[in-house]
Amino acid sequence: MSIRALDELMPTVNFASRATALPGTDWGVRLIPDCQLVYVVSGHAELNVGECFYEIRAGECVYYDGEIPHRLLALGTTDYYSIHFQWTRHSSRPLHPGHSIRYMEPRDLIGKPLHPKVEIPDIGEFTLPTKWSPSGLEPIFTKIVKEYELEQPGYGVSLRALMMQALSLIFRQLVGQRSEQRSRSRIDPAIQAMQEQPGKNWAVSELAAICGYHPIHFAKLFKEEIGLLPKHYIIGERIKLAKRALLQGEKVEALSERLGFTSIHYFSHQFKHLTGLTPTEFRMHGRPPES
DNA sequence: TGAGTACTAATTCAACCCCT
DNA sequence: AGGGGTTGAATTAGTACTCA
Repeated sequence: MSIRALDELMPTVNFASRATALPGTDWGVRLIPDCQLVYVVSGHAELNVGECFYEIRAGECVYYDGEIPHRLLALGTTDYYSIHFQWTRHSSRPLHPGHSIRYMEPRDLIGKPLHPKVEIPDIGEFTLPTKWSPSGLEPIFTKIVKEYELEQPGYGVSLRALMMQALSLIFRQLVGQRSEQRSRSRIDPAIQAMQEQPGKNWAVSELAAICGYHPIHFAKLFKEEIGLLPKHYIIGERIKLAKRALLQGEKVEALSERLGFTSIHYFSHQFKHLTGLTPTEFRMHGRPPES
């Protein structure tokens, strides 16, 4: 599944509803032309995505797309939100998926769900699971449904903004979950040491020693848990501090020294590599307009 | 988890630019 | 001319990969 950058997404809502399904209501087996989020407010449903099976209870949300056939079945009276959307489409005008849905046979339920990957700036890569328990999503879905039904002027753009808000909330919660897991992880002592002394020019071997691992093994663990190489993480953290200090007017030379860069040349080099701007350019762009 | 090897990216250095 | 900052090339350290 392709990786999308969160800040480059242009989601389009194709359909949104809140409805109540009676026991036995069956959607499928089918292939949809876009992606779908189903959030169960109350009741009980089950979902097959290819060969995989999920039970969905109140407060749970599922995601699937048109890559793999699925089947959704309400087991009890089920109150739910359904949002059809596309991750990125130039036009924000909804394109009702109904006409392009392909119905299939139960024997076509093969394959496994493909999980979309989203790159969150400065944080890393995140995979959207098929099922999870979100919080705070319902009010946004309510607004999406209302906006979709009223079709007031500019509703496509409003839907896009609300969908972006929903996706940001979903990924923000995934980020939170990951940091909770990380706080109990095997590389936690190294992360803590770097946060305590961000200005220190940490060597990978030093960080590995803190955690009691061989440097190569440590680098591998680090990449698995954080999604970045230790060196990249260290530089990224120092550049974050540098941005703040530059906007406060600190001189580039003093800053590079304080943050443990071996030279102003290297600092400038790294800063431009990560931000696309030289430190001086960044300071100029970040400064509020003079009045 | 460690060692060896090939490759990549980080770091350094020197030359350069821009502004005062 | 000198200070502050940027850029490109060469050198060195770190990483990925594979195997034990």
